[in-house]
Amino acid sequence: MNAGRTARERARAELTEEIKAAARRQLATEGAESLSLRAISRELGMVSSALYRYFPSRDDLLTGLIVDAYDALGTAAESAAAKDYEHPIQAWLAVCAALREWARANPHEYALIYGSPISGYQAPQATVEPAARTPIVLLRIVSQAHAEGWLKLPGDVPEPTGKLPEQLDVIAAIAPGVPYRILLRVVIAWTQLFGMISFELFGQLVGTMDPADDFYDAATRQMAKFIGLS
Amino acid sequence: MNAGRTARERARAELTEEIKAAARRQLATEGAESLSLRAISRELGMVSSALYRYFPSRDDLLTGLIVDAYDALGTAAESAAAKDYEHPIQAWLAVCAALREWARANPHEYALIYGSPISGYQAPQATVEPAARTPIVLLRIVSQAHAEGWLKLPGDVPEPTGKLPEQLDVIAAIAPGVPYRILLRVVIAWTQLFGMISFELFGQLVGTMDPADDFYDAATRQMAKFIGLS
DNA sequence: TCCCTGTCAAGAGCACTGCTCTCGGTTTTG
DNA sequence: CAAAACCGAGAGCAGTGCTCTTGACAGGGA
Repeated sequence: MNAGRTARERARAELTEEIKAAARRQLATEGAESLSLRAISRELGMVSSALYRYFPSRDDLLTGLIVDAYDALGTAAESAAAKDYEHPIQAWLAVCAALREWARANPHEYALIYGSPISGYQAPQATVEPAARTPIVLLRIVSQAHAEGWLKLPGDVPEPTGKLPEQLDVIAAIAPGVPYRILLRVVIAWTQLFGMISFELFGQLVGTMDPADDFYDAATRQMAKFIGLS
Repeated sequence: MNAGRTARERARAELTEEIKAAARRQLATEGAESLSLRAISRELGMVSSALYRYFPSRDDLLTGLIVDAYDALGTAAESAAAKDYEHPIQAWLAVCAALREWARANPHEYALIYGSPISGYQAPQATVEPAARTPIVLLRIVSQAHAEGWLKLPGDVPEPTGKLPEQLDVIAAIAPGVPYRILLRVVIAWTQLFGMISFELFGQLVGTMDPADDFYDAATRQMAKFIGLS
């Protein structure tokens, strides 16, 4: 894809990637808020001001890293869901496991996207599409399970009321045909899933459920059942 | 309690509180990582170096703020649970609502304790006891509901296996007598609760479940039923 | 009462940060 | 081939956390 480019354009694309790579390397050891443009430029053997030709500000660099992190997480989820499974619950559990594994392997990048928002940093529109990839994977599993008749929910699960039906329309567009009672539960399971990952990574489970392997397995199984997968 | 103190000690305690108050004020407008000792000292009309007599480092100030935030959240939960309710499910819902309200009223302080950990900052032992207050409130409600015979769980809820029973011992010490099947579900509900709050505060719900009032209400009700409160 | 010890605010200074601007040199384009 | 766009280097600004020294003050013991 670099075919028709001029030498300058290719060099620019390469250097942009090198900068992000160095930033990711620095991110892995330090935190997100101690990410220093000067340190990156030092590692790359260039002057700090030259770096501003590629990223107009520190926030723009962060945006690039955030988009990459969302994409990496989304790819991890998609490739876990792409395999063949006998039962959709296996696909659900595999995606949940893949999400946790990625988060544990890249804790600082996870914190970048699911941790506290950076002060003064407003997530640009470019991040919402990559961010949606992961929940879409989960919804696809539910949607397909519903189409194949795998979803069973007890009769006493209440129907969403108030503004919920309207809000769930957005999600129903991704998983067409799935009853709103189930969609609501999928959103609940989604928040549980990432709450659990965040708690493990951010040290909230230390002293009780840490290490969290068994807890994670049990919780994802119960939440799978919660949304009707059994 | 300031009775037997000398004038110097009283002045020191007062200034320590004033510094934390100014820091909280600054925290409310800016984020956590842009909390500046020099800005605080400027607001207090003193020189930045004088501030180090009260807090040896920026991290020590943060620790003070973190402890205060945990305490404030714990107090909010405890006072919500202290009222009289006809049914324990009302206590559960009231505490959940109080937690969300506090988080929405103090988003940056919430991010300080439940967001991404500060880089290079290791939570000192002084934070674990205030941090435990909130989950203890939730467990007390479940424990009391169990003692009064309100807890009912379907028979097909699996018994915790692996390392889970051993890990749940710590929690069982707070809620004695409650079956481990329920305790595990309480922990799951706990992670769901804070996952939901974090998602709302950190902007992950924008585009779907935002505003989250109805979603929060429905989710807390379903999770209450999930742990056996009905 | 005096004095000495511990505490205090102030100031200068170090190393670091993000960011801006200007200056030449190179590359691409018309 | 010239003009325009782009590039890295360097200096510099305002801000940061933190350290060290200096001089003033208060409190308890002689």
